[in-house]
Amino acid sequence: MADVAQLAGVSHQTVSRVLNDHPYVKEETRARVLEAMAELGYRRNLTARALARRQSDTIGVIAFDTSLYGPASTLFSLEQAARGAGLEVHVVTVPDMGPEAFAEAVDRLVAQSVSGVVVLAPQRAAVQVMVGLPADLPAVAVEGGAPPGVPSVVVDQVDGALQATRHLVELGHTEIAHVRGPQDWIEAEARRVGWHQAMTAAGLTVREPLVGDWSARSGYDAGVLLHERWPEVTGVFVANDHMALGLVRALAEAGVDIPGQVSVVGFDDIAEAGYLRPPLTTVHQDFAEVGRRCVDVLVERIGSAERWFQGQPVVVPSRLVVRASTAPVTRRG
Amino acid sequence: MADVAQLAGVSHQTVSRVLNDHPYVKEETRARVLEAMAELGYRRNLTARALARRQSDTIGVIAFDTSLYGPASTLFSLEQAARGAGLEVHVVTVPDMGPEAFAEAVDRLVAQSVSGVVVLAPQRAAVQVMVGLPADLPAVAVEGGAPPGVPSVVVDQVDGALQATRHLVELGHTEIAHVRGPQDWIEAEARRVGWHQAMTAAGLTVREPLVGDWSARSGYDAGVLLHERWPEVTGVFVANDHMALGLVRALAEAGVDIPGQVSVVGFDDIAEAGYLRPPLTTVHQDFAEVGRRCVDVLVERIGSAERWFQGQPVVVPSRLVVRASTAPVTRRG
DNA sequence: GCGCAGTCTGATAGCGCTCACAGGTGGGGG
DNA sequence: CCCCCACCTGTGAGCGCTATCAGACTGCGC
Repeated sequence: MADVAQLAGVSHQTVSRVLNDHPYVKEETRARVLEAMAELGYRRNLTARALARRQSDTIGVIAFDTSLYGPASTLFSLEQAARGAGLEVHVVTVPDMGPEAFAEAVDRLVAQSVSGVVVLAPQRAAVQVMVGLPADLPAVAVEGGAPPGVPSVVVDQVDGALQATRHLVELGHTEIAHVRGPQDWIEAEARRVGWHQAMTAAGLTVREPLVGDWSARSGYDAGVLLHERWPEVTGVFVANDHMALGLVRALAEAGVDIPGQVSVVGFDDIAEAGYLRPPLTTVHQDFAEVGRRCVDVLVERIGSAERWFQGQPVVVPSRLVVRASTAPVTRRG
Repeated sequence: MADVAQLAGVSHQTVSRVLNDHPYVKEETRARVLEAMAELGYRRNLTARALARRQSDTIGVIAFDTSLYGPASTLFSLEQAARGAGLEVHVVTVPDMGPEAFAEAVDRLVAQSVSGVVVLAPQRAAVQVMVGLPADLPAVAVEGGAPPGVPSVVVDQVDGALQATRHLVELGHTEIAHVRGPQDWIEAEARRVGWHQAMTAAGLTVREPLVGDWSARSGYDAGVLLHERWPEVTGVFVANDHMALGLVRALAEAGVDIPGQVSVVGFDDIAEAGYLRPPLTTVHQDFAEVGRRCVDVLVERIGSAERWFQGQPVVVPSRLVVRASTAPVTRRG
């Protein structure tokens, strides 16, 4: 920077002003500085800038497993949106759900002087940590159930589950089971709640949900169990597509036709959902939108002086996509 | 830090020494400093540290689409390995494959004073950029075909494709088609090469590969085309699982039994591969290992003074996983 | 002619850390 | 007895930027 200043015949401060689009720099001077920068191949050192400003223009993302479909998609769009807003992205994953792991992740991010934090870990444990975040650090949770004061961006899980279950009800199904996600995941619970609401609203008996861990394998296991335990079931709402696909396979192996004898609805609308056998009826989540809205929220809070958040969660709607894994009920053979 | 020093009754330098595990600090002094840090809730400012050391202990990852299965998995394990090595991860994606986009991504990372870079963009265009990286910046490419001087970590794509194709050959298939990935992807080309080698080695006629874009949709389209154009084909090697799944669906819709009439082999071994219909025979890639090895390479190069890389690429073996989408050839009905 | 606001620029002082150096101890060998 | 070396600690400078203040130079109105 000193070199640039010297070559342009100005002070380092003027160079800094040019860099920061400060008004009150003569057009001619600006041009001279720009030229000098180009000539020397100058690149501003953001570390020094961050130190001086005590702000890094970087957002930290705390995630649990970034290889899962939802988090991966959100992270991807988050980075794009951040880039658009002139922010960098720093990723940290937590090895487990313990509060220490979270605290350590936050510490690492704070040590980096991040300007804001996105918590992409939709487990209950994560929520508790949010309240423990430094009060002056803008944060946003990608999940429901964020404590008051912490802004959040969420896909409407309950409504999605409602739509999915209602769809089954409208097709005439009365014996509808649910395969839920892990107990400590907020989204798993929200989807269960939506299912439960739709069931009781329709006056149907609510079975105890089977529990999976989001994986196709656990969906398969659930399918096997379902077939044994409740052969009368004709409709299943599965909490995500990967489990749904495993369940479909288990039923198919047992000779059950889908959607002829059992209708299955998933959740996520993974890219390949339309090309499974049968094409999966599922609930679409707009993760790209989630990423964008997170950055919006963060940028707004970074800019504002009010550290305490008063607003409502940002809710991104979910949408049922009807494909071929669901059909009107028929007496089961 | 000054506060900690004062409270502990030492100089700021001693505090720094404690922080950096410097030898030659009396045990008692160390304890006193540690105590003071705990009492004040002190957190070292890594930005300042990075500025002073001109090293940030951060690795930058340049990716194209982090929501794709391979990159997402690699990124995830990369972060874990980096954490283990005391490094942070900074993610940058490139919106397109143009050299400007890459140059900008590199610039952003350099401006952050990253200690090393992982290029997770397996396109040809990325390779060209690698040579343009600052010479003193350790870098590693996750792809084949990296230019000499640039270390790389790769899953053995050619061998995986060889295994897959040989498997079909051994099952008695002679009419074997290939659905490849996009032209500008190095991995797509490597898999095609492996297929081609196995075909010529077996003395079989090599058809022009169909081209997909990794998506299930493009696999479906390829399946439709394949069925029309080459009804005599009984074996297909598809360059990734998502396309394979789309192709399976297209053939199934056309009334083709898999694996009865056509055998299909994929590539990637996505988590749900074993639960598709039929369970997909595919080539497993150990992305976790790739991530770990990348960090290994980077750490080694960051530590060493030799900027110019002489070694060979790190090759992570791939492994054929035989499931139920392949079967011995039968005359096609 | 004077003042004053508006425009432009430079000097100086940090941001919170590490590095290089200069000490100050104490003990063992010459 | 002295010197040297291993141990331990403190002092100063500086990483490359931004913030703050103080100045200098215009043009305008009274």
